[in-house]
Amino acid sequence: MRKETAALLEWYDHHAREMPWRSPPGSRHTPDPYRIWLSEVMLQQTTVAAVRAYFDRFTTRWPTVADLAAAQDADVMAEWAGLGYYARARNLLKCARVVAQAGGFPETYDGLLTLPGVGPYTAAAVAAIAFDQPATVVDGNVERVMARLFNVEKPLPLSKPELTVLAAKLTPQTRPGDYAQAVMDLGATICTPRNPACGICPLRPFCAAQAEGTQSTLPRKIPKPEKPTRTGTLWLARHPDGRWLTEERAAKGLLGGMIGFPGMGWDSKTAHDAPPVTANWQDVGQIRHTFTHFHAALTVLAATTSARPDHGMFQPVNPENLPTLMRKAFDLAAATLLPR
DNA sequence: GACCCGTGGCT
DNA sequence: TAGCCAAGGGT
Repeated sequence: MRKETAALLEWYDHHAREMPWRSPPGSRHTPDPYRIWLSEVMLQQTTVAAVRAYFDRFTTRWPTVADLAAAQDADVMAEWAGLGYYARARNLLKCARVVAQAGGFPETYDGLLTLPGVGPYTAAAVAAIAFDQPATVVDGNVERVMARLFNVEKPLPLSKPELTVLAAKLTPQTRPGDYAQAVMDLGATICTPRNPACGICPLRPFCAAQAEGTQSTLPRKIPKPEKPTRTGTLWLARHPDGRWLTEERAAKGLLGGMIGFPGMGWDSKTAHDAPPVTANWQDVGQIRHTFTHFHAALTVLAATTSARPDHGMFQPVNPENLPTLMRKAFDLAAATLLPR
């Protein structure tokens, strides 16, 4: 085992953060692969703080992968609402059904990689953490730690292959799961993107960037293109009986599979060219929301009507089950149509 | 490889 | 406040 790896594991033994899905360092108990997989999917591009409540709700409602596999699609999408990247929820269900049918999770990196929604990172994480295999985990934290430890000045994503090789060299044959979590904890708490806490870092004696004084400039990244702003309209029609005019969005693409309100202009794939129902539409204000690759600035039109809609269905709406953009529009319309 | 896909916290 | 960032994956 390399000295960097040993130092990292020694640090982790005393500084591991507690998480609902995590076994304590060196634990003899084998972690539940279902809980590890579920947490890793939720943690894709998502912070630990945001995941905790969702993880608790999912595991309470669906304690095993078989329970999840038997769930209704709409229930899982509703439970995922607000967490973002909704393709994860669709793939989560697909994966649960494959695994339940097979009688359990594959225990190898290659086997895990075949599952829906499981890519190189998640396959390695589950293999290492749940099955104690020496798979190399490479996420944003690991990229940052390796770039600094070895003073890699080539920018991401060009440097990703090189960083992956370096990370593999540090992966031990024993305790690979603890090692994977240790690097990620280090990246999350000490080797942070800005203002890294080099003074208390267990890898400081080995860190090339620290020696060169370049740690705050690494990892370098190729600049991202600017986000355009898309403008458009959302129509929120409330039936006198309290239901709202909603439509289930297309399974793929933006907010795929989620409940939404009819709109125009901003979302080319599901755009309409006229209001979904005849009504006395009232401009109740604007909402702004930023997605991965564009800003949305939308005018919200609201009305109460019992006319028959051209598309969509009047349905009961629980705002907690809406994606955030739609919830913003709902809150605005409800404040006007249902003043308290 | 390029592009698509959410959200909330932090600075 | 506007941008950056997070335990990425699919197409």
